[in-house]
Amino acid sequence: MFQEMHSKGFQPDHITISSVLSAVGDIERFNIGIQVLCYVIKLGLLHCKFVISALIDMFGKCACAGDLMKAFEETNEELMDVGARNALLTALSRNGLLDVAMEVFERFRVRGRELNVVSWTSMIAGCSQNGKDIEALELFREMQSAGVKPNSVTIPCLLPACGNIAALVHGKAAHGFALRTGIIADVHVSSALVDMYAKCGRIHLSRLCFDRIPNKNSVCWNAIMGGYAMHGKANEAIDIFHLMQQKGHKPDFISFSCVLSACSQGGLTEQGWRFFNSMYEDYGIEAKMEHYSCMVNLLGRSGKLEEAYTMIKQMPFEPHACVWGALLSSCRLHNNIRLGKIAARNLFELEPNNPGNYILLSNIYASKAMWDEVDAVRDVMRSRGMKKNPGCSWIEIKNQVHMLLAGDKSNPQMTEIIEKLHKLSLEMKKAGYLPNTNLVLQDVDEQDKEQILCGHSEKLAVALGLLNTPPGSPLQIIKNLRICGDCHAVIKFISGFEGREIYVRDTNRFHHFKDGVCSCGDFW
DNA sequence: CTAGGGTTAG
Repeated sequence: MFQEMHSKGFQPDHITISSVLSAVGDIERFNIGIQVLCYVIKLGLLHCKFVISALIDMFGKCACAGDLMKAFEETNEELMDVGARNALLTALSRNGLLDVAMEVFERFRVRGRELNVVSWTSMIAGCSQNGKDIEALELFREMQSAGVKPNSVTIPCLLPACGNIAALVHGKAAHGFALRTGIIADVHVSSALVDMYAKCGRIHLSRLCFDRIPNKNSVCWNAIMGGYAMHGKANEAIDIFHLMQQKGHKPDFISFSCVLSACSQGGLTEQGWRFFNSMYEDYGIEAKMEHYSCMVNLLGRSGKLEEAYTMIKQMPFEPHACVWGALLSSCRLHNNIRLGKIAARNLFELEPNNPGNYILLSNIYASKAMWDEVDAVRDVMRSRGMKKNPGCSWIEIKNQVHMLLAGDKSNPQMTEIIEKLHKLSLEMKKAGYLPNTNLVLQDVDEQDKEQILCGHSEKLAVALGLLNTPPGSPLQIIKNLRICGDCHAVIKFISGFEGREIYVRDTNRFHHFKDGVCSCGDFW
């Protein structure tokens, strides 16, 4: 229509341009958008507020952030209102250009441009959605000291950041804010709280928040179910699933992801099959990729590797990497070379640059002392310039989140940390504990292995926590990789010996250590 | 007129 209008010689005005840009954004056809941009420049409409906002919006939706910045640079900043500035910030961080968004945001601040609660909230959302959780918390603090009051949208943007890094103190502060201001009544806020408490290891607080939501929607039910799954409480998750049905809420495909994940954490193979089958039979929901991942994970981890492989072969669509990844990690758990090789071959095609897959395969070989094969895998990694993701842990001590990297000695208290771990290891040996060096699957001698284990970031974080918190207080640690068997055994010991409750969240679940035992019952 | 909550794997 726009092209026809042009060919007939009609001049588009700013309203026409805005409408066209909005349409272009919705269908994500940025090449058309560029043509329209040329028009805008030719017609001298670049100074018009409507057109500027519409342009920003369009480029943001078309995932074309480079052109967006170009448009911004060509725009007279004076002509942008708060709305346009906010649209720009959102568009940048949505397109993976969070750093640029931060710079632009800073520029606006320095130049004294008006920024409102939406501006701050978009930046907080941008950070928490791009893995910059500490930065999100920092922005929230700056926002308040700048005198901008958070609202009912700010809190659900902030809470995922608290959950991601288990910043419980910050999460509780946000909860307090929600109670004081009454925004707790907003179901977005309360469901975000349910999720935050679960991710911070406080599943009972999560449940408390959940029970107090008067108008629960499916997001709330799914959040608590996912929380129980993450804590390995399969039966509680299943109870919630049934309760949800009793209360007349229909489970959706995410509810099934949660309950299947719960079954898989708890090793409930038969229950899992029943849910998987009833999904289509009783609810008409077609199984998606994530449901197949869960099932492969469920079967594989319980040792039914052939059954898991059969399931993959019978899937009605091409399996994604997550499905093969579930099989490969199960093969690592049960050290199955034949299926491990098949899974790895598929993964190398789908994700040629993911170091995790190579590490898993190499570890399967190492478990059988097949060092030549281990070397071959490591050579491929080296030749492609891949490095193992370094292990990393976070711990919150007195409102501050500390990050510890495996083998990184930069923490100012490193000497004390090493000393503490050394003392503990002597105590453990006295108690008859032997370091489980099998789990360091590299061809190194025993003493080196012991040193490598001491460097694991979760142990460093536990030691840092022991040193800096009062005796008897709980510790909370988040890890970016899965916890290894040795760290698991060591932390169990520490929880008993030091009389501490220790919460450790690894990539996919919680371990709650208390009195020398772990809530996972050593199945994970 | 721009900002928001729940899911799978490693």
